Amino acid sequence: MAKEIKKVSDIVIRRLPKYHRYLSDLLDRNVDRISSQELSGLTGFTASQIRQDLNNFGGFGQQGYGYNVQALHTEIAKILGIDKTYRAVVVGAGRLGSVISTYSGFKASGFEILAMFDKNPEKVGKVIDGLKVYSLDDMADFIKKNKVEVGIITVPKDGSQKIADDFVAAGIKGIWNFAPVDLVVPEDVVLESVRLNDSLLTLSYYLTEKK
Amino acid sequence: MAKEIKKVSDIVIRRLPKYHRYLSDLLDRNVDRISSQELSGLTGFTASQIRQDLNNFGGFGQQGYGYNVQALHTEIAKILGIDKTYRAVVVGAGRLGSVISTYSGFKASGFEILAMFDKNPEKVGKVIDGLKVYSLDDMADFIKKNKVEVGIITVPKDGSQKIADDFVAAGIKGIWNFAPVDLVVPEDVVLESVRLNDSLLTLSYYLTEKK
DNA sequence: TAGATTGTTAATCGATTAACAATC
DNA sequence: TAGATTGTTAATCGATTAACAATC
Repeated sequence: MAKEIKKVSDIVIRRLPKYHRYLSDLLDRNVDRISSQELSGLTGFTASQIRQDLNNFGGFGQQGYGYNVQALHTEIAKILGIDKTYRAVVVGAGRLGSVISTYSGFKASGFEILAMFDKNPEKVGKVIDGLKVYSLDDMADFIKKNKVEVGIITVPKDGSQKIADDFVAAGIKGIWNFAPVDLVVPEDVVLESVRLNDSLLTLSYYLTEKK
Repeated sequence: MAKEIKKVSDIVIRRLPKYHRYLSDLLDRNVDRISSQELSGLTGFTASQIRQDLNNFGGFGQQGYGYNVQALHTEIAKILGIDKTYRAVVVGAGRLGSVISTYSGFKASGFEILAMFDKNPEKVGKVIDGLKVYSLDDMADFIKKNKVEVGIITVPKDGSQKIADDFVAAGIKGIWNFAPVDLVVPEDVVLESVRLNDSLLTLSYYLTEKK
């Protein structure tokens, strides 16, 4: 019981997508069993770490055999909630909004994008990448009416906190943020930020260090 | 001496962009000094951690005073190599390539994009977002002739390792990768990957967990 | 000088690795 | 059954936090 209560650390969670990705590859190659040792060779994590990671969620393996690829893939998909569907909207009908809207991995991960929103009146009413662009004024209503759970922010940093506030007020459950800002949201709202600029500066650091 | 030799851990490096960002904000607001305590309030890192982090690179503060914002900002910029200029090319003249090409933070971080490359003959020869699109066949020559140091991969996963290999063969020093693949590159080539899909799955996990 | 806050050492915490009994 | 490999406990390592002497 006590075991179930202990929250799995974020660092473990962020390794799960990698497991899932390699398991998908193995499935494609019709491999049906894999040991933690072999998975270590693929992922670069140690076999010990892999077993520790997986055992946070249950005993998916079998002594003397390893892990069944199909079963483990399904389990991890379930843990990651890939089997669930989430309705999402994108704010910012710019280039980044386009990338997100047309991103095929989205549907594969169980996300469905319903609409885009933009403050630019020239874009409002148009259809971009198969999605209708609405005015920001209509966003709250749309979110409530369509039970949208996820909001995606692709606007520049200055407008982003306001959008996040609007999302929260409208009842959104999670935000995928691309603006280079540390958004403030209530504890019960999930915030996941992609920090492109931080990644670029990290690249810059290592390039400079090696010089 | 021995101190200079110890490599700063990656986890520390990845906090530097956040420091830099908040210091930029403080500069904009004409704040001229800040204590580790105050910086803790902004960044969410502990004051102790901030002092530890900064002392990896030198004693930038002053007892009884704190840190001079301007000076610290400059120091961190230098550590991150923001003052250096790197020449880059983008492979993949698609939507993601467009995002990168028009990304203003790029120039601000010292990166200069010289050209785009694409395998699609319909795109080759065109100018997209102010950048000429060349054939992949001409890439190696272009990189050598223009001393390009950074290659940016925005193609789908299947072509990505080949591009990385071509980059490496042409003498590129660092790769910013957006393909959902763990690219293999020699030790002396810097690889920084943006894993959009991993981020999305992490969001999915926490959404599902909270349900 | 007195007060403030750093730089740095020591203590703690958490994550990774090692080891091995359990068991398929 | 014997061999293989997990699940799990214990040991190690590294990162974070606490504490405080140094000093501006």
